[in-house]
Amino acid sequence: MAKIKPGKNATKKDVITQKAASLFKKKGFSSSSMRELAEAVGVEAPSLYNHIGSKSELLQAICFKVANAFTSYLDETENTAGNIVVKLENIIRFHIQMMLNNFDEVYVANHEWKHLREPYLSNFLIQRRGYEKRLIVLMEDGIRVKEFKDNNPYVSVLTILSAVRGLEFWQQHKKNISSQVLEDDMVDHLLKGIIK
Amino acid sequence: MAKIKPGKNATKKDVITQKAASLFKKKGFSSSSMRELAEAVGVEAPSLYNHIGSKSELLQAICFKVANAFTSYLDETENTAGNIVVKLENIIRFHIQMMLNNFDEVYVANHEWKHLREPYLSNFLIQRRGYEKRLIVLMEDGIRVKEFKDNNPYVSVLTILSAVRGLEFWQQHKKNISSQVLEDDMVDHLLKGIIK
DNA sequence: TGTAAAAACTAATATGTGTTAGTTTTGTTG
DNA sequence: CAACAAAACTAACACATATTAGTTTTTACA
Repeated sequence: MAKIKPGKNATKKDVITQKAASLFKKKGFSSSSMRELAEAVGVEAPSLYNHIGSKSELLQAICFKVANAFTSYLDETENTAGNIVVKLENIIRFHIQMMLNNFDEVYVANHEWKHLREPYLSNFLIQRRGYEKRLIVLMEDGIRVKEFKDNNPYVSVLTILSAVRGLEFWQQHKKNISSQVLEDDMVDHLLKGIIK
Repeated sequence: MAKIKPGKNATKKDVITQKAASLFKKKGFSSSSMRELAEAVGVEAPSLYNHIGSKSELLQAICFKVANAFTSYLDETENTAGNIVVKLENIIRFHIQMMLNNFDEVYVANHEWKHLREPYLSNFLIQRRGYEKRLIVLMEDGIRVKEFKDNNPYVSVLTILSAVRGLEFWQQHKKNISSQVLEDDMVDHLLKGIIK
């Protein structure tokens, strides 16, 4: 009987959660069965319950890990002195890097949060709304000090967040474009546009 | 027994498909049951099968209706004489209007295509990839004639498509921002950036 | 109004679901 | 090596699923 082999610094629960993220990304939360997850882990389905509480708990772990990562980075950035354009640029770069380095989890958090149960669903949405609000305030500050044009700040934030989210479609093209070009060109596009 | 009441110019199948789009958007394809759909339609579940072939067929209808709408508009636009910037701007505006006027269906096509069955899944992906390719060619043309900066064209197309897709998050804010401001500011952002 | 087609219904099937109970195997530590 | 805890296993439950079969009701038209 193959036992779950956690790597360094990873509990068995972590291994299961990571495999769950990969599976949920591929098939969606509802279409993923615990039997499939068990197979990916190398174990029978009921054995998973020695390590986790429920299928739903896996989704919670994934979604809040991602949400907390973004919130933490924003905390840091806000407490930094300096130019607002640079702050925004750093946030955009952080989003891009999260998409590239933690693809499965970010994808699941973006697509499958809908299947969270209460009260986690509400908490997740509140946290995300709060995050957006803080970005909007940042935009408003930038407009006030004339670093940004006075476009509607909500539209700007929505455009930026959506654009970086779209990197989920970029996976197939990794070979043709370096991630540095991707990051730099997207930042440039979102800040300065594409018209010559 | 309540019968399905199709409006003018809509078969019963159309009514079911529209209700399906709404349900699939709200709960996801896999989490939506035919019993729920039947309830939304006002009928028992097996009765649906007098009008449709299968649950999967509903998803196919939704996804390809959306895909074909975008493809058709691109066909028209390509055959238009004129400035490439204007062509791109019109395409962006069309995407935005599709998101605003056909929200359920576009949302489902964007989020639930993964659950299409073969060969529809492959066909859908081929069609989408083809659409992207044509936009990239448009960008390349624009760069060649110096209308656009020479950013990586794939990154630009990805950024634009992703940004407009993100309008799915805009639903709650309809009251605060008019759709004209939204459309104009997003187009401005994607073409000219936000830096003053 | 009588009749055929359309579309609803009820009943049932076969399968898949997350999860629990109870048991056996494995790993670790004295 | 004995013994205890961790974690695997098999069996099973209770329920939900899409769909089919067969029947009854409704609708439309001559």
